[in-house]
Amino acid sequence: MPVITLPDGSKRTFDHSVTVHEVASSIGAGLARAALAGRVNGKVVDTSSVIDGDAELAIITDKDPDGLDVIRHSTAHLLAQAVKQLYPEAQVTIGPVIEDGFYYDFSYSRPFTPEDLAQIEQRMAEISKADLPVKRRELPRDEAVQHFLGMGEKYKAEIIASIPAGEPIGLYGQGDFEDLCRGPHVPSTGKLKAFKLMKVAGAYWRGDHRNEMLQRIYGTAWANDKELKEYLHRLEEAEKRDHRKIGRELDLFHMQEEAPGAVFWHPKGWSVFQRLISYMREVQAKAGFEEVNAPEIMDVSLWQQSGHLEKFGENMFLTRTPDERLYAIKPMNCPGHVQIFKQGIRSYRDLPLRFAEFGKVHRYEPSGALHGLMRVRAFTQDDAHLFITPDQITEESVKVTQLILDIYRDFGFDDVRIKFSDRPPQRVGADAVWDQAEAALKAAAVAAGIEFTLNKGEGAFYGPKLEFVLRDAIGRDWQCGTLQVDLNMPGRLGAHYIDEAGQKQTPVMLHRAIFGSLERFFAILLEHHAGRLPAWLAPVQAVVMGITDRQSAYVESVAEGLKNQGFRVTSDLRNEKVGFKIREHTLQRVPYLLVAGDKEVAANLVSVRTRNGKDLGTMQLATFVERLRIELDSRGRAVGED
RNA sequence: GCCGCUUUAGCUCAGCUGGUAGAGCAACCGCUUCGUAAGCGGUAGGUCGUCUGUUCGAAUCAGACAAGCGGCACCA
Repeated sequence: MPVITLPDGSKRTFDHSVTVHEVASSIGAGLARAALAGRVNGKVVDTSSVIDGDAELAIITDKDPDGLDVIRHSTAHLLAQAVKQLYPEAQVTIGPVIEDGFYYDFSYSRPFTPEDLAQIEQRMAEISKADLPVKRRELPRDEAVQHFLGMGEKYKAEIIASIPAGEPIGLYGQGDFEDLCRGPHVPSTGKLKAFKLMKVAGAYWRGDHRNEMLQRIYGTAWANDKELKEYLHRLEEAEKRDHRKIGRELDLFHMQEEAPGAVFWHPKGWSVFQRLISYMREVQAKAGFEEVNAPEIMDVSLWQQSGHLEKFGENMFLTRTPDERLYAIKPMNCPGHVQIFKQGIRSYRDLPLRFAEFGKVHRYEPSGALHGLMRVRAFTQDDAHLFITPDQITEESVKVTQLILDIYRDFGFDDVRIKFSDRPPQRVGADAVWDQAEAALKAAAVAAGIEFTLNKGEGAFYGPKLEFVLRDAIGRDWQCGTLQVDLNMPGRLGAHYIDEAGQKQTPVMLHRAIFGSLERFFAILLEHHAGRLPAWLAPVQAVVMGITDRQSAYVESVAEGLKNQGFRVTSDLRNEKVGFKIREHTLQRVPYLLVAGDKEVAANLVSVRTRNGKDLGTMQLATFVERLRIELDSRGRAVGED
């Protein structure tokens, strides 16, 4: 006699076991048709699933986020079915749901082509149209292994064989296709209507680069065509923000074949880059950091001692000089900072010592990893190392965390999360010190008062770490800052201080970076703002232009006046229509466009327009200056351009 | 590094099955003096990523290499 409680609290009593579908039908035919799955006592199940006791039940439709997952998962099966029909020798492996869609990995003698994809998609549409019922059955594990081996599906058999023996194996069938699956799935293929295959790619079997490479097909699937279209539109919008495109359009930087993974900064890009540095200099100096600078090329012996050569050697650039000495180009700044720490005898009274460096490092990243400014081989870190006593870990960690969050806010990133990684199985250092270090970082994360997640066992071998992830304007997450406790390197490189009792002690070292890589942070800023860098960072803050050349002298004097007050301003005296100039400088993302015609000249005014197309009207130059100054001083928080 | 794709003018791209290249925008030169996202006309610009091969002949076909793009792996 199951009593079914629905989400609105209402109860329905049945005198026999019922399926989710039957309950939905008893509520209404429309709901029964829309039902994709059910949530029984919090667990998502098929609509065919039988309920034989009292239960809470929600009918899942495509309005429900779980419903979308079911659709995506089922579309992955649809893809596999289409592929098996068109390419019977292809072997199926796995097909999980991912953000915005799904993928399915196949083992096949050749890669799929875009033409194949079109054909597969066509076949998927046909199978969907046929509205094949999706049916679940179970087999004992060993039988399931034999079943798939018999079909020649060795990957499936391998997956099933790795499932514990006692568990029954769920199989989902639709028409001529059957796949191992935990489920749940939509009741029939006709529910899958809005999908698109996106791309093909290689992927290693079980994610291990030593294994065979499979053919992965990515797809996206949505509740309806409208959502699918919106998604495709979002992708296009994201493409427009691509920092590589913006970098070229705004003449900020370029890269070329002879220097893979390294940046040629153009004047405008470098101006922004320098501004990031001077900003950071200012705020970190206030926070007690002292800037240092260490050599970029040092003898390999130092890197042997630090352990980098052994652990990181494959990623290091080496250089042999005519005198046959082998040097390494620094991939990290820490050993250099330890050398500075080691000069002279340090007292506990000197601590904490906070050394910061805008250190240019070189890392030989795998060729396939390079990506615009996001992943390069030569980049600048806003790196710092704090040499402290174990007692100071908590206080310093809290301070660094606050500093990081304050800085992100200045750049318009308010949505920040923290990832906390604690001790890995393989590590150095005594457990008592790990306890202390982990507690300190946790305290810092808690004090920050923002969401943090624990990555169990993901810490570095030398210490636990916090990683700061910021979310950009279109919802993408970027890991930038990091705060790591290092219980290894100071000792390894022979750093000491003398404690209150006159005893030699090894300091604890904190590594911290806020931008992380300036190149990467620059790219994130460009994408976050879609190229419209806040005025305090913009390479050009305003362009002054006339309508005809009668105003040229006035335009020049306005531009000069602004420049003399420290603003970054240019004038545009070209013989072009004002509409043309407006368009061009708007595309160049110049925050303010000042126009002067005969009327403005006569009244000693400027007409101000923003790059967002807003007309701020005509005003005295001093009024504009005041407004801009407030905007720059507040980094855009007190006054915005629109 | 692995799989696939791509590489033609500053940019975006066209160039069918081999007969030594074309457009739009940008640039340059004129004309136009015009009120808030493209005024008109003209000129110039490329050893088709590099190397090797096939061929009477290669941007086009083949191979190697390089870089880039999308994934995978990597990100100490």
